[in-house]
Amino acid sequence: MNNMKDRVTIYEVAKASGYSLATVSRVINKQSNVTEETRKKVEATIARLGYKPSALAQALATNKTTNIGIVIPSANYVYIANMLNGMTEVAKAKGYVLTLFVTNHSREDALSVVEKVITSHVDGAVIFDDELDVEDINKISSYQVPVVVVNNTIVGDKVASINFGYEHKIKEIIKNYFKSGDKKMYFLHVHNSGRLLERIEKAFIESHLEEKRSYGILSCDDSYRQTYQDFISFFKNTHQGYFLAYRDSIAMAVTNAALDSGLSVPGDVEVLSIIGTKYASMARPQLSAMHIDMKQVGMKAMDMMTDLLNGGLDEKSFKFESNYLPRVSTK
Amino acid sequence: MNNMKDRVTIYEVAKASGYSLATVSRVINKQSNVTEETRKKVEATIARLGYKPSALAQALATNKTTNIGIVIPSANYVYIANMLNGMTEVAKAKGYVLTLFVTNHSREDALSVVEKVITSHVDGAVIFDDELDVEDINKISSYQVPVVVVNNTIVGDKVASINFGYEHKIKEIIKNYFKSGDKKMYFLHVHNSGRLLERIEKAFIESHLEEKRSYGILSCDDSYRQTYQDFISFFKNTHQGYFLAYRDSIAMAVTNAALDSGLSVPGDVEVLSIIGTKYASMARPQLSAMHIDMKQVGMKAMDMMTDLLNGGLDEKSFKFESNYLPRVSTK
DNA sequence: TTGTACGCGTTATCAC
DNA sequence: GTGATAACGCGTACAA
Repeated sequence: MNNMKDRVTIYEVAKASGYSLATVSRVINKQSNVTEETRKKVEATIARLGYKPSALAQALATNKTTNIGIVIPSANYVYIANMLNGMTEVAKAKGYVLTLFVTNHSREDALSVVEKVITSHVDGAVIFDDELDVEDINKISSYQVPVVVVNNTIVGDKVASINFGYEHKIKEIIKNYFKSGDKKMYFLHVHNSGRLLERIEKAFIESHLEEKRSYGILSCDDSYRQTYQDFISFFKNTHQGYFLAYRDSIAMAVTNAALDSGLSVPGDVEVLSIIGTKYASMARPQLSAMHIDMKQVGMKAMDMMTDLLNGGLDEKSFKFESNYLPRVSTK
Repeated sequence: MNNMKDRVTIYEVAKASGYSLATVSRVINKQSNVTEETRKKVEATIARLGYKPSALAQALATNKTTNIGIVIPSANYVYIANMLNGMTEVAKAKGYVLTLFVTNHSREDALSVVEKVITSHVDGAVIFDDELDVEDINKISSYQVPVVVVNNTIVGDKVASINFGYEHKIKEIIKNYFKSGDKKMYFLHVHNSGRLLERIEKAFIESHLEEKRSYGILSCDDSYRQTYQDFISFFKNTHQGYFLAYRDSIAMAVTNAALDSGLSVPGDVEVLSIIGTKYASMARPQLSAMHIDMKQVGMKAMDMMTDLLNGGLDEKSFKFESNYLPRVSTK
């Protein structure tokens, strides 16, 4: 393989093989109207010159990048990594490549991400980021970019959505707890962690209001370490409670802080992880959790995306119901 | 925002504003040689028409996509997600976007990934995937794509590398353990999990050979659940040992299996996680672990990448030394 | 300061 | 079956 020479173009292949651009292009795209002999020859010079087509030029000519944009707040959460995993799997199977756009929970970045998604000319965009609102989605969509939105219910001509069934299930869990449970329930409110958590918090509050029970809302940080420290302090004065935590790591911060404060789980302190991952069952004590298989979500999202691109998506809305997996951290 | 109309091009902006392509192009690229007045006018019609430049056409014209390819075996590991997080952060700051190429530990996929990285015309590629060997890297590099390789030592004109210092440290840990430790050491061998683990395994073996100690190599699966089951069986016959595990989840499989088998940690069973993440300190008992901050690695990799792109990378090789963080799972 | 014309690497529509 | 040639949307010398 020769170093330090410019990339060879289709034009050079044409000249070197003695055929025209058109013919070379035909063999590249495996079209039929070309003699077996010329095909062989052209392929030979392609190999000899080490020619690789430019996806850029192809995309410009065909108006198709085989590229799908993924909008997420961060790649750093386990459940998002799981989803990413599912998406890359079916994307690869269907010949697409994924481009990452991360907003980092910032509205400012979200704005620039919207711009970039449009300018980058991706064939479609999968959005799992509450920082983008309906208007942002519509804006992207208005630029002929098909969209699949995760954790949202908006649909349209070229926009489909996947949403999560949490509220109903969580109300069920809470009201069931009222029957035999003896502890006050606390909801761990994490600032700016999205509409899903907001909806769940609302369901939490409603459940208590409906049964005229008192409850607590605890503001906490989105990091394990800080939340752990906060609960070490918290447990100095309060010695029991049932805590609903957003993610496994937040839930583990509570159980660990409880244990390290000499409290028992689930005797004194009960904890439920709302977005459970495999770590919920790996933690000790094992975390009771709600669960949606995010890899499946990612796969479904990409399936919907490719269907959208092929013009054949009938069900533009799909719902994943959460499971309740009672384990050790609750009674 | 109008729906269902074709994307407006620079040509239409030119016509609508009464200026030429060139002028419009200049205001888009914020060049100086344009009157404030015409700038205003052009920007007005750009806004009015909702024009967005095509990154594709720009890339074709300038020979610069602002796009960096990331090659990884999977997005599903925590330490890779951490690295991704670091990379997206500096990429965004420097105006780049990341596109993902995943090999899924398959040589076949690795081959097609090499092709795709080349054809996709990314400005550069960061590779953290042992499925790609030196020849693959050289091939990519020969197509004028600057490369930063993580977990490798190869360097070249346009290829830099980041490598990890594990072997020395692990030998130190092992030999130190020989002084007071009383258990036989086992290395958990995971099939096809890369050269880093292979090197560490080699260091493990060498340490024992040098001191004429016996050791064990245990083949295990790369999943928590399977490894947990395997160790439940294992601990029926064997009741103690010092286990070196690749990742936190594998290490947790061992500690959990030990505990659930009635063994004590670290009394009967000691465990060291080689690639520790934050989960090592969240697990109970807390895992002793080796640690490299993968977010920092990702940031450094992107820094090196952008330096490479700007032609000014002096240090083409960088080494991250691992830390040893003794916690509860070892004495 | 502004406009003209060409190039970037392909695909696709024609002819032949 | 094969070959000119015009798009695709933009950047940029060069000229005006």
